[in-house]
Amino acid sequence: MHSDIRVRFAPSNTGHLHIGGARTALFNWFFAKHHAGAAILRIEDTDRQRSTEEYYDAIMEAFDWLGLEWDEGPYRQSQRMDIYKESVNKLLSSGAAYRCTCTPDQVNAMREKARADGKTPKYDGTCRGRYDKDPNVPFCLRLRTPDAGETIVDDILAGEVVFENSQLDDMVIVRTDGTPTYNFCVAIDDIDMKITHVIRGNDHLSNTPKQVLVYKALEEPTPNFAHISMILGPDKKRLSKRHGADSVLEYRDRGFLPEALINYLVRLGWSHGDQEIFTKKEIVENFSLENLNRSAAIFNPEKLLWLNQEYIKSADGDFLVESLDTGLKERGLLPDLLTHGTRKGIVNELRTRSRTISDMIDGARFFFENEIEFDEKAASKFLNPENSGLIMKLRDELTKIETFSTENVKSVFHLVMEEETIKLGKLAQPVRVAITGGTISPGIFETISLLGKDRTILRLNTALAKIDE
RNA sequence: GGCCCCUUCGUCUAGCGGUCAGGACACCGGCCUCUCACGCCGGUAACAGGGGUUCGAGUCCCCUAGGGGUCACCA
Repeated sequence: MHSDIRVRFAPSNTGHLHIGGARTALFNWFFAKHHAGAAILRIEDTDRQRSTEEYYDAIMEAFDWLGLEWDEGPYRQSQRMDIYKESVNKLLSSGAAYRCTCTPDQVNAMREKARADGKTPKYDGTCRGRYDKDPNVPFCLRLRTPDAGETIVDDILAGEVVFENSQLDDMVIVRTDGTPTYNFCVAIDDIDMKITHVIRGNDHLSNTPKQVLVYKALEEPTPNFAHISMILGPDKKRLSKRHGADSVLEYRDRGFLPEALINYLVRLGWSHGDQEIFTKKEIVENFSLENLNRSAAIFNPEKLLWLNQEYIKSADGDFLVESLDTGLKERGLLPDLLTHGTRKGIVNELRTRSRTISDMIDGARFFFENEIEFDEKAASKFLNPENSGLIMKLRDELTKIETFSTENVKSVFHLVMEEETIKLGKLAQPVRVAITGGTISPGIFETISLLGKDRTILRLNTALAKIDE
């Protein structure tokens, strides 16, 4: 099973892989996998000022975490200069490209004048017909754009999008410093890599006719285009650092599971009936560009949180224990204070109470702290002389238990409740505060049996002492 | 501003000429209950507006409005 379909995801390493880029990468990846084609990663690092190795590494780390493996690449544009040069020579000899000695200032002046005259601001083609160029004057290379006619982009999602050539500029394909520009490299790379489907953000649609012109000038067939909708922030503005264009790695650090992020991101714009939760396999099986929504989607953190919890609820226990362990260590706590089995019990209690892994670790802290911190409000409400008799009685009864199981702990509670003729709530809350420091925790029997006999007794005594203060 | 794209509950979406316009998140009730959750049951809530086409329009066409994108020797 293998097809000729080839797609690429082409981020620039001028920043982290943010969720918008990740979503585009995912659509490419799933499209390739669905068709048993090839998914290619290409780093667009021709911006020498802003591209960094740190970002390059961070992007690779993000894909590693997401579990996306690429069939080819990462290719680096910075290492492909020979390929661009070859195409430049072709265009130069065919006359499709020409030398331009106009300075940026001159070009800006042209644009401003055109704008003032109410026309499309563009380069006026001054250097198109000049062949008497002084080789000592610095120059850039421009691509000759037809003055009339139209360039049509046949988009899988948007249909045929028509651009008037008169709207298009003679774009620079090689800068004065000799480096090729983005819109040029993209086309050359996509040709060279035999890309069959260019799936990318809607923000590139307006750039596409420029690239199509490069294909035409080189007499190469154009690939299929699919310009997908973008993700907007809660204010309907383009996602930016201000509102949630966070890097993928930040979601990892905040305790999200990669499967949940992937599921959420893919469902933003793509759907399969009423289904909300998908395994990677299910997405691969069902993914198609036709089911992509054409309108922009607003990023909803609440739903991501819900999905994340769904994944935590059904996550493998050992995986959660592992996550717990690393989280505890990061916070300077020792997981080994409790056995692996006990920790597994803890995560099983916490999984229905945690929207993120970070929540889970916060909820587990008190099990591992030698001195718990008391929530003042809770302490003053429940740790008072009125309750000390109850706590003492419970402590004495717990001390008698040999097998500290949930069932046995429960029996002790019921014994005390009967003797004192009180409801469980009356007893559970003070005890909860005594052993956890607060009013929120898993069930009290489970919590106590998981905490263990010695530590429970110790904490009850500590609480008793606190009451006496 | 020119050009391009988009428009179903607050949000993500189903719908592909005839539906009581469905699901999910969030929200609001209720049940469960030792706290917090989970779970279960129920509820509020949408076809941007206006013209056509059609026996019939959320679905097709046009206009308006709104939102977004793009106009570099950045990517």
